[in-house]
Amino acid sequence: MTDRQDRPLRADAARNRARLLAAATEVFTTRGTAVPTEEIARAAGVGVGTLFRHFPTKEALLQAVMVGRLEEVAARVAELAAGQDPADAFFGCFRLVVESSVGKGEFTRALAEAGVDAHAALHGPSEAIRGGLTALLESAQRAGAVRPGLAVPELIALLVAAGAAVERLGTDAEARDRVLTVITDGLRPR
Amino acid sequence: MTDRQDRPLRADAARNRARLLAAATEVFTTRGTAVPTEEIARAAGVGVGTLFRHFPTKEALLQAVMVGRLEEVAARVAELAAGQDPADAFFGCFRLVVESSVGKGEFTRALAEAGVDAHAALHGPSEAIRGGLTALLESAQRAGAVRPGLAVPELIALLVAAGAAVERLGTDAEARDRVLTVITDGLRPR
Amino acid sequence: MTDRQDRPLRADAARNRARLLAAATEVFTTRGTAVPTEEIARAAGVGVGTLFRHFPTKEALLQAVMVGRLEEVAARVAELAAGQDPADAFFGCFRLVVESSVGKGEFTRALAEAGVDAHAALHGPSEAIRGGLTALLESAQRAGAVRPGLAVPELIALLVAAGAAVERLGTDAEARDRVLTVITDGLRPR
Amino acid sequence: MTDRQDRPLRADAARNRARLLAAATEVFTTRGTAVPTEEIARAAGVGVGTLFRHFPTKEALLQAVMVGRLEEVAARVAELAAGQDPADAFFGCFRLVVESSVGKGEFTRALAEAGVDAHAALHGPSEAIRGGLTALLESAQRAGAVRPGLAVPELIALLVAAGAAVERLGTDAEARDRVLTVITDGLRPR
DNA sequence: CATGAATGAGTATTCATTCAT
DNA sequence: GATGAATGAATACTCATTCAT
Repeated sequence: MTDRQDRPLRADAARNRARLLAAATEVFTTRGTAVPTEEIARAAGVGVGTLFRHFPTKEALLQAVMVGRLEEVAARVAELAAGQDPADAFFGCFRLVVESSVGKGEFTRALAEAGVDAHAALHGPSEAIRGGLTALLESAQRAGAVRPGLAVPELIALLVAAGAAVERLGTDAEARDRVLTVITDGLRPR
Repeated sequence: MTDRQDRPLRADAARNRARLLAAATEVFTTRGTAVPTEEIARAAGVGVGTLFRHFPTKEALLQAVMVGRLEEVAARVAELAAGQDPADAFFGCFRLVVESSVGKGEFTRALAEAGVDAHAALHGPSEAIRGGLTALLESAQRAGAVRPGLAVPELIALLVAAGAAVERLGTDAEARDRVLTVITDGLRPR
Repeated sequence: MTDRQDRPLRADAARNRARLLAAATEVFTTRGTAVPTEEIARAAGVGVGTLFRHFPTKEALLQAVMVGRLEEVAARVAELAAGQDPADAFFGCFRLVVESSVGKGEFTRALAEAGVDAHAALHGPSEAIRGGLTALLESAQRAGAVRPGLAVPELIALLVAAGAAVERLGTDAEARDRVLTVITDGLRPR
Repeated sequence: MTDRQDRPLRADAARNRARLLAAATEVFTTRGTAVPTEEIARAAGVGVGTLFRHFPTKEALLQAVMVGRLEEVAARVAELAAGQDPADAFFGCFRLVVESSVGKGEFTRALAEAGVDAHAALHGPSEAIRGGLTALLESAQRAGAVRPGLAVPELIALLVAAGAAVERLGTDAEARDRVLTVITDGLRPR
């Protein structure tokens, strides 16, 4: 299911692919999507040709980047969901997802689309995240730690929101904390 | 700099400027900033040349659009600030600003920058909004309706956040309301 | 019917369009279709942007060139068809069309397609040529100057053929004449 | 140049070479010269690297294809030249060469160049064809079956011409026959 | 002043050819 | 020898901005 059907990929090819992905992630998230492909290739230390061999389209590269990020988040959500206390799990996860999207610019958009699945490629990871969040949310609600009536779409919207807010505040850790506290307190009953 | 450079502007010139602004607002907010200038000109019923006579740069046009929006918001904030009950004024304003940024896409970004003033041109209106918000926030805090310790930057971050969240939820008015409630409840003390 | 609906076209624009067409005709026919658009623009003394403003696609430019050539030929065919002696008209036309396609490379292909109408844009001129040739052929056949049983498609094939042959022989005028004589003699009865 | 550079070629290498030639012939004649080398390699079931080991250049591959075709034709011409009746031999050969170039596209161009020898590599087979045609033509002229005054270059031009014409007419066998008759009749004296 | 034609730097993508595996 | 990944020059086309009409 996770196993790549498409040939094991030669050692150097795999390394280039990884470099490309890393460079693209870095570049896209710090400087936006408008950066020329050539620059991404240079940042990865390969030629443009190589970039296009691995990702047939700039768009495809962008998607690959998003998938990577979403998978990371999904993994962490799953991990936390496995923890004991429902409340801790839920709020820990909330903060974690938000923090992990800081400085990610376009990424937030992708997370947002986890609720919509704009691109087919994002389907898998989105599904995983949605699943994980659903579990966390419901058990936290059952435990009385989160106000009832909220569903996953709203939760995702709030994650996006918090991400945007936190990103706004840049390096001021205290302000970020205050903002997160406002939102998480708002999630609690009453 | 002292010389009133900007002559009263001939009637038709003023009308073209207005049309351009309207068209640009419409186009930028619905289709993003990537739309070619030519298309904006066409939407306004003028030639590109005219567009560039009124706004020396695409960027300048974008800024003018943002300024317009910010001024609108500033006006409404001021209006509400004049109302009686501090709590009502504050929360009413919060919801109003958020709702007014729905479907505005790039606009939220500009509002966000009211806290930073990336572009000099936005300074005036930003200042106005910031002033209004400061007044509202402080009196609401004095009235015990909003938790202390929060300052304007965090408030703006939360406005941006709420805007993003609300935009995410699209037409589902109930979900939008639940999300706003989470945030406004979180703003209250305790 | 011939009248351009699309605005009279400003003087300089018209001149550039003409230059572009001339340059493209020259370049395409002497060096093939693979020549970069940029070079054509340079040859015409304009920027690439101008080229693409007038012809949205390289393909479109090529078509315009072909249309131009076909129209020329159509005009001459019509002219000759108006002459007196059917035999003279027919054979004169044959030689004329052949000679006019010498060194035209891709052009022959277009003429060939007058029988097929690959591109809609070529339809008009193709039709005109086909019409003219039909008239010439039929009256020459009625006059007993051309063997019966031949129809326009075969005639076009023979024109293409003769064009290819003549082009092959390059500058040797005598050889060209011998080849044309073989074909025109072959067209006569018996 | 004296040293037999080309070792006997290992069995599998020879097979790959043959496959490449076959695939290239097929691909070039049906889809033109613009097809990427990679696709040809794939069609031959080998990697690009192998293609370039056997043919240092795409151009070289194309030439090899043409040489192959020309050799075929040369062989058939020689065969026919050995037949009895000069007239039958000549006209049979004419039709044969023409028919053999149908649907060959670029091939005709190569045949055409047999009269010019643009590429050194084509020299050998071209020479063979030219030799055969010369013999056929001269004996047919001596037998009074072909008009005097025609030389091999014109004959080749006519072959090319007929090839082009016949190709134009596609599947309509009757039209093709009429066109060939026009040309062969034209070749006869008077 | 308005217009829209001209400009050309900028960008994604392809493809012949080389070279590490 | 065979493979296919890497390379980067080359190319069609776009779009902000300028300027002749």
